[in-house]
Amino acid sequence: MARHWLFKSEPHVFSIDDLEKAPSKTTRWDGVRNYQARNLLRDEIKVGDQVFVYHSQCKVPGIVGLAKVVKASYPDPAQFDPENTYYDPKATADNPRWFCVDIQHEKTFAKVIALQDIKQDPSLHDMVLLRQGRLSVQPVTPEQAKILLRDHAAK
DNA sequence: GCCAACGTTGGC
DNA sequence: GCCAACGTTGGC
Repeated sequence: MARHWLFKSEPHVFSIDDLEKAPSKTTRWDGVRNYQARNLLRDEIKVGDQVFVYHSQCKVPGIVGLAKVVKASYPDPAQFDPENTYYDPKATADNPRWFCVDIQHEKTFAKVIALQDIKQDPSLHDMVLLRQGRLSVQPVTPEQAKILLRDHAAK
C-alpha cells in the first residue's frame, strides 16, 4: 500500500513549476540534512508513494500539488562532492550519511491548500506539519491524505 | 526583518 | 552525557 509524505521546498529555490518543467518531470530530492528526515528517505519512502509538495518561505505557504516517488533510497551524491553546498566530509561511499529519492510531478493544484486552511481544519490538527513545523520530509497519514485530497485539493 | 522553536555543536 | 551557545527554519 502506497504511503503519503509531505516534502517542503522554498519556491524561490525549487518550486513545483520547476518540477513540472524538469526532464521527465522528475527531480532528485537531495540536500536533506536532518536525521529524522534522512531516516524517512532511507528506510520508509518507497517507489509509488505519494508526495504532497509544500511551499515554505513564500507569500502563501501551503501544499501546492502532488508528486510520486519514482526512485527510492539511494545515497545523496552531493555529500561526496567537495564543490557542492551539501558536501559532507564525514560521509564515505562505504558509509554514506545522507539519502535521497527521485520524485515525479503529478499535479499542480488549481488552488494552494494554504497552511492557514490546514490550521483551521480540526481533522488535520494532528498533521506533523503543525506539530513539527521545521521537519522538511514528513509523514502524512492515510486519513489526512484523504481529507486533503477530498476537502481541500482543487481538481 | 523579527523572533520563536528547534536542531547541532562542543566544552566540560 | 549534560547543557549552553549558536545556527537554521519558517511563519508572520
